[in-house]
Amino acid sequence: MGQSDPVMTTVCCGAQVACDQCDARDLAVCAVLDEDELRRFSAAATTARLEAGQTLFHEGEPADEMFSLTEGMIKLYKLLQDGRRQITGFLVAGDFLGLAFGRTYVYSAEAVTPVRLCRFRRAVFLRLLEEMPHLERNLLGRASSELAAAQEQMLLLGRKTARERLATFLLTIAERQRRTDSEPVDLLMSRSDIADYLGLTIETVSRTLSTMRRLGAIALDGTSRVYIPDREALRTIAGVG
Amino acid sequence: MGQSDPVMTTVCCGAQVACDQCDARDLAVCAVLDEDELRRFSAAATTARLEAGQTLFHEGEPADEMFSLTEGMIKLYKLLQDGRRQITGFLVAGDFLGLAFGRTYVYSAEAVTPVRLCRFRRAVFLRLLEEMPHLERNLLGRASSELAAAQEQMLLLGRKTARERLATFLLTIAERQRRTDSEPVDLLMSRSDIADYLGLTIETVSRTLSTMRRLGAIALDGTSRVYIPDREALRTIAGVG
DNA sequence: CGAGAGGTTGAGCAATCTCAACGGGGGTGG
DNA sequence: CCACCCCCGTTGAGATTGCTCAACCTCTCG
Repeated sequence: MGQSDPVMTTVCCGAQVACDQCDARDLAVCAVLDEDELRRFSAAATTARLEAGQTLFHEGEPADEMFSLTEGMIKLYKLLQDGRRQITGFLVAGDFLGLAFGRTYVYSAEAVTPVRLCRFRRAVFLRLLEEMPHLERNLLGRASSELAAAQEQMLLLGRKTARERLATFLLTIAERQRRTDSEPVDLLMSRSDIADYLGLTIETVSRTLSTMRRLGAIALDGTSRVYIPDREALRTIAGVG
Repeated sequence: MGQSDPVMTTVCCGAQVACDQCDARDLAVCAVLDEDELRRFSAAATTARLEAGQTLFHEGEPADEMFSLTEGMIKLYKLLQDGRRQITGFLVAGDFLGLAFGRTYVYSAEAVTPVRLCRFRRAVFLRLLEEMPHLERNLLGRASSELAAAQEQMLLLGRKTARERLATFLLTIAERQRRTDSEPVDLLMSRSDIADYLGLTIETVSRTLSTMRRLGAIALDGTSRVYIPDREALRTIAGVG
């Protein structure tokens, strides 16, 4: 607990937590900080866990805290009053969330799988940000990437067919998991989540996956494991240049 | 030209350019910098103009420069190979664009109206950013807002009906122009641009606007001027809480 | 073994798209 | 100065993608 662990094991996780909460992506965050900064950064965080399905925060709530995901997957979404839902992203270990510069969260966040995260009081985090320009630069880079991803998703939602959406989605997941062509991809999220991410219904997602399976573009093992025999072929379907 | 103008007149525009290039939104950028910083910032910029329809840069080109829009409107868009287009945003005076942390632009930018902008070499701007933490914080705030707007747009594209999309769009424009309920809104962009922004066809945009006019939700003066007699009513149509 | 949740498949439907015709305004050339 | 053309926007009719509603299946958990 109080003993002086090597810095890397305490990063992003709070000093009292073991190193199994940090993975390779965490290191990317921490590479921009020196030892002393890492220590202060860690000291500012507490940790939290969520079971799958539990909500971290709701859109509209006061944005008092921000989080760094260290394990598992979280989905972000927005709702219309009648319950229609749009999932705006799936976060994995190493991602930040809740950094609202306004007063309230602009989306809801819910655990897809069991999740561990680091929790920062908003004011504390903003102070750290001022003290550590490298961290701020890193966050700006992250925001910039997220924005690019959001624009890619707008293209998908506004202009792609159901088949193109699914192909794009599978390729994105495959690249994120850094698997080779022969290794399968794990979806982790439900059909309902996929549908709400791609702007479709669960029936259309199901049907489209079945069609792609029949065409040989993918193979399914259970509902969650997907083999992509030929990524280039899928890329063609996805409508990517 | 070389004379020492008051600082505010030179901001974001390059020292050699008159103050009519700056509007209230520019001041928001500059409020975070002190006099000396403003001077250096201005000195780093050159200016450019574009006619309506001219392209500033294309997606995929090396991102060597970044820009600050001082007058007019620019649209950002992405294309699929077969020509389907998604407009991801309309920028107005005070907005930044082209700040890519990757090597290439991730979208194309084209003038909607005649446009003036300040141009920064990428490397120069990044250096300024390092020297001026306030500027970096400001950019992070902007990126954060843009991200929130992008997520709102994903909700629109993924889950809203044509009528809801148009209502949302008109309200957003109205709020951006800060007009009262009785003042009309100027669209500036073509039906084709609106369609590609909302993930619809021009025919659907046209039909939906006509229907809304028949219902009394809006009134049209020409193709570009829109009166919104009751924003609250439009907000109900838009499906906003 | 029954119940419930999540997923698949089918049939019909509806919102939106496609294709096509038409109209008005502005610029241009005779 | 006027006729023409072209671009943009509107409207109509039919086609189509994806949605809705419903049945059924499978797996898990009590």
